[in-house]
Amino acid sequence: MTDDAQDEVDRLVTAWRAERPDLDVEPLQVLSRVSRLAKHLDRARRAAFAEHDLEPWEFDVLTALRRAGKPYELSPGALLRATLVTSGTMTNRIDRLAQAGLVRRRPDPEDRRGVLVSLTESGLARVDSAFSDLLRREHELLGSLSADDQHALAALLRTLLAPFDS
Amino acid sequence: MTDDAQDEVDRLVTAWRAERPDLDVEPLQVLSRVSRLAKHLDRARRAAFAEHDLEPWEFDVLTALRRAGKPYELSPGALLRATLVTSGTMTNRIDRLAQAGLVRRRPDPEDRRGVLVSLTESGLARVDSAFSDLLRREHELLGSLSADDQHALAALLRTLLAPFDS
DNA sequence: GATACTTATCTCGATGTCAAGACAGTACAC
DNA sequence: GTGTACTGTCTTGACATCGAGATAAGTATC
Repeated sequence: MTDDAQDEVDRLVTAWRAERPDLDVEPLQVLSRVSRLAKHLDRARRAAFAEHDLEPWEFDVLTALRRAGKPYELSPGALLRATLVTSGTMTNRIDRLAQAGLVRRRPDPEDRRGVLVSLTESGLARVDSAFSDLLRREHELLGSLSADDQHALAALLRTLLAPFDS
Repeated sequence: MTDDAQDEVDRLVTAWRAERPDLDVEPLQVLSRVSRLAKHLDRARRAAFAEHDLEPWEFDVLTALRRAGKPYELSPGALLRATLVTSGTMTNRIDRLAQAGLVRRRPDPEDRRGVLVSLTESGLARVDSAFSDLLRREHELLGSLSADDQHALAALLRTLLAPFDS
């Protein structure tokens, strides 16, 4: 361990080694960092969106619609698969986004059980400006890594993620 | 791009490139994967703890106490710094853990504003069995990476995390 | 030793999420 | 075409979290 850079997780691992020398706590080196980093990213995103009067959950839904391309329309089912939330949550989110005038709902003409949700003009404008702002900030966050490092990191994470996306 | 392995984030990045060719969406390759992986890990942890009748938030608090070593006692303030939650949340968590008989509260003899929270026998037993179970599962999750890859990944994540832990 | 500042914990109200289940519509088998 | 299983969305109640502020005790300054 020639590293001088000690982070919170290093301290955590050291503490576990002292308390439970019988266990192999190596997995924490990766997985605790993933969880902690995600928590910090959430907060950073929250701050970034505040300037655009958007909550992270609103952004999640709007970007899914934006990514779909014209006419920026998806079913609630497609949206909940894209955002990893439950159906009850998605109903609630769509309700509030519609009330805020960022999306609109219409019955699916092909399936009378179904609904289609689409971006309004105002929703499109909001998500576009918030997204470029977010990318700017995320770019800064990654500033400490070279392009090669970023690619390496992305590849390793992809491998870990693979079994979940199946 | 010689990879054949496409995950959800690759698809997401491809969609963005088609919709917003003017933006550099590379940061998503890393940061979206971190967020998504964290979400999946949360679910996996939830499943692991269910067998021990523990919620993830209970586990978080109990492990912080366990790591502290005998007598497994910390202040609410130390606990909230360890778990990245607000003080209101921590008060609520301690209340419920105390009610469940997993921790106990006592006034800090050195500081009359303060409180000290410690593991009960039952709390210690629960956290120890849940933790070794969790490590077993996390070890499996990391099975797709060599030891070298795991070290490389941990080092890259440490770099990203550094600015937050300051 | 009085005043202002800081620290530690708790209270309260609002909110977003989930799980379970209700309900309507569709698809398939026979 | 009737019954059965499945799908897509919404409803409901419980719950963990947050943010803001209340309270109380310690610390520093004069």
